[in-house]
Amino acid sequence: MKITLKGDVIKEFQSGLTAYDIAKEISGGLARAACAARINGKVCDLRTTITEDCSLDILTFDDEDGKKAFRHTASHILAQAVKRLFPATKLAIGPAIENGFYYDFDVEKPFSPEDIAKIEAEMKKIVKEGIALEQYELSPAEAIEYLKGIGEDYKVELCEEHAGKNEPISFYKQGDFTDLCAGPHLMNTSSIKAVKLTNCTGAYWRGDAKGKQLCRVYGTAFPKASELEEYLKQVEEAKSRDHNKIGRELEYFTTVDYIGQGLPILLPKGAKTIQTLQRWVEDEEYKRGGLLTKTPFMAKRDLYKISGHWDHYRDGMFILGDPDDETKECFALRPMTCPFQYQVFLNRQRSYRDLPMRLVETSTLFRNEDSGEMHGLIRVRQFTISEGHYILTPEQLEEEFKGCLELAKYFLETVGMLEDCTFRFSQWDPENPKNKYEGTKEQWETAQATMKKILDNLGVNYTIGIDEAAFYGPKLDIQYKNVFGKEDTIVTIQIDMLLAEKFGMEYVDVDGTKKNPYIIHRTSLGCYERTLAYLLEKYAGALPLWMSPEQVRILPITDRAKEYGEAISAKLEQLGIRTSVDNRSEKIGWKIRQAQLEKVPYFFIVGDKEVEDNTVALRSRKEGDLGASPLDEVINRIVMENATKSR
RNA sequence: GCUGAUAUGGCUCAGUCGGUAGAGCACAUCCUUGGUAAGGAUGAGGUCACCAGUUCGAUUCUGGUUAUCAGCUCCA
Repeated sequence: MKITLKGDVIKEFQSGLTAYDIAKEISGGLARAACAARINGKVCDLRTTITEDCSLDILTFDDEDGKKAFRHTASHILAQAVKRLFPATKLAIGPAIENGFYYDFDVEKPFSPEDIAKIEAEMKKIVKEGIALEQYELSPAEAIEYLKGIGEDYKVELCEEHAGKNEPISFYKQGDFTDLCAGPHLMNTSSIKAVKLTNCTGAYWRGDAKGKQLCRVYGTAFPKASELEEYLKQVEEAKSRDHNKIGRELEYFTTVDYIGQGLPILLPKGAKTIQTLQRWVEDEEYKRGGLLTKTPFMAKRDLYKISGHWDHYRDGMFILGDPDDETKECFALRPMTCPFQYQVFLNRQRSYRDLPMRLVETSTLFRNEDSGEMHGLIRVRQFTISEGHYILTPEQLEEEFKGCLELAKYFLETVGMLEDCTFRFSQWDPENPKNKYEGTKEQWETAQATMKKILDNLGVNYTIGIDEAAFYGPKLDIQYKNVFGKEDTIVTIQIDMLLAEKFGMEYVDVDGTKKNPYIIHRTSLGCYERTLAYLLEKYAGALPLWMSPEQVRILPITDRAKEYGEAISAKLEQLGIRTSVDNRSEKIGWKIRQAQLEKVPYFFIVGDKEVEDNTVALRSRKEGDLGASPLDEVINRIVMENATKSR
């Protein structure tokens, strides 16, 4: 048979060989590195027998799918080690994930750090034992009987779901351990040279919070110890940029236990940076036709009943009063701005001539998140977003959506975050429409088809998120990852064809008939707290000049230069540069050290020479000592850099 | 909300096998006026997160609460 290998090389092999055999014939080195195979584009086990012409890629650890097989095998080794040490454990699932793998176990008591150390040692033993993996199949009935016999209840459940398809069920066996598994897997446990268990936490069976909570062990594995070390070093480096650490150290924010969870205090530096961003966003939105509104932070429950929030979002709201006592007034802090901003449109009779009406507001919202959800500035209970609701005729939808996306991209690009963003088209779940979604199937299909058309026309490279939509419509979510790899939404643009009708929002069209407008719900730079958090992480606390809370610090060497320093400071402030003077009687080296550690972008060092020559010795946090230059030249440089928002 | 871990001066951390605590940095005062990442001296600062329980006695042991961290679930 003719096999097309990498680089379109066609080679003749005898029929009936496995992918592994072929790898071995190509080279012993390739066979040793092989993790899985791709046959005619489909990822397969190395054990797959090939009988006819096909294309074949031998996948190593360097291929994403090879890496997956490698780490999936590591997860089986983890399960095997656990079964050896804790035989009563029941197995749930154990997939490979980005950067590693995990396995979920049902155990009496969650594993202690000592247990984890023992399990890791046992895993290393299993690797050393060099156990060959074997794959075999059973009929669904046989598989279920076998799994019931060994008491693996979770595997039985998984198997029963597959039984309907009447396909054989695949198992992998390595010595004393057998697991229900579709594969693919490595040939032998000995390839997992470097393995480390990294975390042990709780996780729900099938992700259902009402279901049983299992014990999840996370780990990672590499073919070489040096690669593992390199990876662990990278993780440490990333954690050193954690905004929750440096944001507190650099005094951007703090929390106070008797104020409560998710209610951070923005310290002067954090508040200044957010103010800078906010003014910039508000000005830019105004330039692009935004109409600024200012609406109340709370409303009677009646408003939320119209919007649907009372039914869909009640647990997420801070309610003032007894929500169930209809005889008394009951208020709730707003979790969204939508129903408030709609009142602007509803203020009087509207015509198509009023549209598009681009309502924007720097809007503070309150959401009663579950207590375990809060995280630094990324997930909080009170936050302020660059909120907007664009009220439109159907014809305006595409153009305005495009405008929203362009604006968001412009903001994200300018602050430097766009390159790390991903786009998610968040759709409803047609399988489960009664769960949380308003509207009919037809309305959803229309909204999603329209959005798909717009996204495709704009060439947006997106992934699809099922069951991620808002209750009133589909979303384009712009996602960002924090230093721990956890993804959250930074910006969202949503199409809403439902709420206008609920609120009785109508405009008189050209032909004199009344119509419900479409609405785009959107943010432009998202939530300021969250954005600040990501910026601190991205820049490791050294924010670009234009958004730094303190842009220039003047460091007089002696008291004789104090007056000169103060004069420069006044001049810079006049030019809109945030400046301070360090007049303490400390040595210059000490003042420089402190300014450097506080990540002030520029410091001016001024002594007798500078006073004499009307110069400053400029030092940048990035480039160090830049030498003395005429004062005006240096000021000009800083003013320019600030104005161009360079990074 | 769930699983696990943590909580000692502003910060980072020692410590007490139960007898009310210590360092470095920061802070204050004084000396030093020093040229590109730590000058010196002195001093102040803690009911050891909070509330109970056990005990002659709890910062230390037990329980609860609150907050912080990682993960799950949820979400901007």
